[in-house]
Amino acid sequence: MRVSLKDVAERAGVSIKTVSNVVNNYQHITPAMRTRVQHAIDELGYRPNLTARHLRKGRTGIIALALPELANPYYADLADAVIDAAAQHDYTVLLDLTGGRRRQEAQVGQGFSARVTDGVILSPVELRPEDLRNRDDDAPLVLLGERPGDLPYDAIAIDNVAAARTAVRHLTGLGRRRVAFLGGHTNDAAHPAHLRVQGWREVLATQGVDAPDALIAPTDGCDRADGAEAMTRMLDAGEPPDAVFAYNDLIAIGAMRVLSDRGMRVPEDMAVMGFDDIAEGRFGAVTLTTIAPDKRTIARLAIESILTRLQNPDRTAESMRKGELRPEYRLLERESTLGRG
Amino acid sequence: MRVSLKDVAERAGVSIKTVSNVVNNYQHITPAMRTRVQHAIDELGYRPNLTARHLRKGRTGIIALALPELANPYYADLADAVIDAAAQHDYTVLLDLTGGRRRQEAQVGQGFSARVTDGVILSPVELRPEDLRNRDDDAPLVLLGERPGDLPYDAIAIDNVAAARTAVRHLTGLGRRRVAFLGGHTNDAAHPAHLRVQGWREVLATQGVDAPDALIAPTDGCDRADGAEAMTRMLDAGEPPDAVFAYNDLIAIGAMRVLSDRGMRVPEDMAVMGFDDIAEGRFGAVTLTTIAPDKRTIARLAIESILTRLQNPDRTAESMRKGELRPEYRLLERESTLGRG
DNA sequence: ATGAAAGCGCTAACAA
DNA sequence: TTGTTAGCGCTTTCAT
Repeated sequence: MRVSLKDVAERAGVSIKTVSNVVNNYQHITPAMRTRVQHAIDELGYRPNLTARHLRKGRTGIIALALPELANPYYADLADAVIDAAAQHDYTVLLDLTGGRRRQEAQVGQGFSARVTDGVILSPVELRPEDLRNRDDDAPLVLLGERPGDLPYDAIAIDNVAAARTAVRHLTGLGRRRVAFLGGHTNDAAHPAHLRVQGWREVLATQGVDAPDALIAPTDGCDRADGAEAMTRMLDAGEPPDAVFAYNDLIAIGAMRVLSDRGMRVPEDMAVMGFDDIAEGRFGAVTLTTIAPDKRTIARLAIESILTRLQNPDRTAESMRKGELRPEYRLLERESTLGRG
Repeated sequence: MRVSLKDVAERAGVSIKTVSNVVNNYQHITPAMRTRVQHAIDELGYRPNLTARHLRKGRTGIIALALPELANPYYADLADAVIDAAAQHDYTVLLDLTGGRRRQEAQVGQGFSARVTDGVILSPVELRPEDLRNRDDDAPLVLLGERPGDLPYDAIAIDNVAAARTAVRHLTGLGRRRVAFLGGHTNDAAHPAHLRVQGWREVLATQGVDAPDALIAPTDGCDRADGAEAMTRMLDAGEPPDAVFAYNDLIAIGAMRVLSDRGMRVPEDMAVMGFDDIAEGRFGAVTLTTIAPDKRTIARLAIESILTRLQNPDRTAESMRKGELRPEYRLLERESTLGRG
């Protein structure tokens, strides 16, 4: 049977309170008393019941992290970083996988797992603003990625438009004139792909380079297979591009596989850029140039946002809203865009 | 402020119990009463406090999953599968990252997060039997991977020796005579690498092929960089192998990068096999032949083991121990070992 | 410095 | 069918 504070108290011949004091390392306990109680604790093998403690304190020490999937290493990295950042504040992380499905995301956003977690970090894909409207506001919510609509929650995302501009400028700087955009639900205005397409368009417009829709190959998913499929489609359409800016690294990797199958050289025949900086891009036959969002900062900001709100429960969410938090990103130049090709 | 059962009860002018009944969908409630209570619930925006429920029921609905890291896609896949399997039984998963460090693993094994979780799934790397000796036995523990020593816990792992034999036989079947083993802490008898080396040794012995220690390149870690480093070391040592069996896919991928750098063709000059079947192996310039453990079954068995123990709290752990559970594995033949080379 | 007692929000006996 | 009551194990005033 489980041993509780009461058991220890009886054993040590003291009150519950005293045992609690020892367990929680309070001041003002005589050393003699401390050792006596500690003795009883050890003998009985007492371990505090965290659930009870949580009930009493109103905090659980758990933060929910809802990600679309772990199959994309970007999210795995993010999870890693969040767990790390949470641990720094003695928090553990409950991981929820939404599959990028709106229903699931809405559930998490509404606080499905509420009351077990002190806060929720949600990385939405299909979530819509109205899904968060009448949210039970108890546990702070932070969005990872673009905020869908103007909602009173912190959203942590790099500047996708600017990052895309950086990427495309890098490509045109190589002398490439037909820069394609590969992947992403490019017609969904809320999806990051849309913002990256925007950056892509802006740079090409500035430089007087054509940016016809034929140079965009949207995809359903964002996986390697989707990239391969999109690349194939684009090559078969005739008038192939001389550079590809992929929505993310996985798509870029899928595309590169197709290029290699067709005997096209990267970067000579086709420069390729990705987005996310997953480790896989650093070890392929051709290493992948990419935009690297600062994942650790993203994670840190998310945790901090939640803890700040937790510490100021009196102030309304609106009043402390920082709004969009913009972590840094860097362009990492690798073989897939090397030299002038 | 939070609204509790009591608040709803007052509002509806009924007892707490009745509200509880409605919330829990009990039988024997008049429809009239049900709607009346439901009304109050909706008006007040009541949501049950799960912590309190857990305290009362002695169950939290949370299972801890402790993995070394998420950077290795094998573990990411595993996490994915476990979260899925848990969800099927209305359980959520608390994810703990141990970094493969013994101290951390021991903490988890001892039930560090105990009392918040109903059970613990631990994938140990450096854990030693004594770390689990005087375990607080409250929450069931399942080991993912080989069991370190003969402990009274279920351990779920494929037959690593047999799988390695399958792999090496595939390689020798290609006519390769110098089959190297790459990676893993091969001198730690408890580490899976040791078992795979054993399988490797057995096959080579049977076939009268040399298996000198020079054909083993141990590594510290199990990452792509470790694979690259090990491959380099082996090539530089002279008398290069004509086939490589890597401890895992990441090491194989690192090795292939080095081979490509040196102008060696895979599989013509060097056949390469991995282990784990991570998605990355299906999209490289040369797709990777590998051993694919049945991850979904591993996950399912882990969850089932915990639930079974939870449902029979009276029976001792020892009496219901299934011991080693052995999920299936398959050899997936891809380009890296194609034809006879 | 230590003890007594109330109560966090819920469920489960038992009563009515 | 619904209400009353007693805890689950802990922290926290308030006494002492």
